[in-house]
Amino acid sequence: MTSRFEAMTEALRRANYRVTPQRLAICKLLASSKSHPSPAEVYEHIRRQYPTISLATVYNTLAVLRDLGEIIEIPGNAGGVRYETDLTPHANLICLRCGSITDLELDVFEKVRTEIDAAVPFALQGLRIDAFGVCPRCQASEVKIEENA
Amino acid sequence: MTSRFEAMTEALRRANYRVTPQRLAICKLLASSKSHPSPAEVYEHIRRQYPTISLATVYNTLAVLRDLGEIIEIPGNAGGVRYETDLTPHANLICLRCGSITDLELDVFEKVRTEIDAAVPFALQGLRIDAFGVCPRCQASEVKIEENA
DNA sequence: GTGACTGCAAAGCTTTTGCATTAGA
DNA sequence: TCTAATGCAAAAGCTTTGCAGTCAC
Repeated sequence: MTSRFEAMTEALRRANYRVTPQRLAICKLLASSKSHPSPAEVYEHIRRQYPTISLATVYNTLAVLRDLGEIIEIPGNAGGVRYETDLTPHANLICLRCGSITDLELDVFEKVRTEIDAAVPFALQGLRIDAFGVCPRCQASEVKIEENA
Repeated sequence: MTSRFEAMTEALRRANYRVTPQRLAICKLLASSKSHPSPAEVYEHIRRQYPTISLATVYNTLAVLRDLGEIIEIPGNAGGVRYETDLTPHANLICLRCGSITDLELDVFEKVRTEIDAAVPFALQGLRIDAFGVCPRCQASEVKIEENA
């Protein structure tokens, strides 16, 4: 099984995109990322190695990788775009109190995929299940916000 | 069963938000909307009836309704936020090319809910399934990237 | 060598904020 | 009355664009 990094760079080559040092650095970062980085975060991180890299280059590369299906755009509403770099099926448990995001593997992904495929001719590239609620930690300290009404 | 419009206005009242004419107009629009309107679209539409309404008011009201759980914010592509006004369980088929969003009912929602409940003590309040890919229309006009190889 | 990529800066969007005025409860 | 909500305008963010120089192929 090829690594995420190899898959990304191979995808670039296969589509005749130029494999520049900046792009390699971005691929490496994305491949090892366990969170959902924003363009700004990618920029800040790559800057350590390439101090002159520009945001335009970051946006360009992220768009290319997105078009190639190597990462998935998850527009965070007002704050800007974020990228899903982990393409293995999982749900995000998003806490409405503290904003934490916890990954959770589910068994139903194949079922969801199958249902969608059966319903429409949609070229499915990524699937995202978001569960909104209150995480265990916050449930403990959550007592009454509702009661003040 | 109460109408969407009534549910929205009732939610406003119950939470002690003021029920202004502008908010009523926005609720009415959202309740009857079958698409996924953006703030700008809501603004343009409401302006016909209230020519002096401001974008700030639209954003404010949409945020309130979102906080009340009456509408859901969904990823629009780079253009900005869109709102889901249909709260019945369904997946969003989001086209990565044109940004179109198509609703699709699924049978697996209960299963997903059950799996999450079984896995972690997470106080689940909402569930969203987003499918990212390329819609049929865009698949047709999609030619370039692959053929340059 | 050639054309895609980079970096820089400015422009273009969407969304938020500050504040005086208005009006819902 | 009392304060949240409105409308206006300016500010703040995020993303895109134009262009000259550079570098992958």
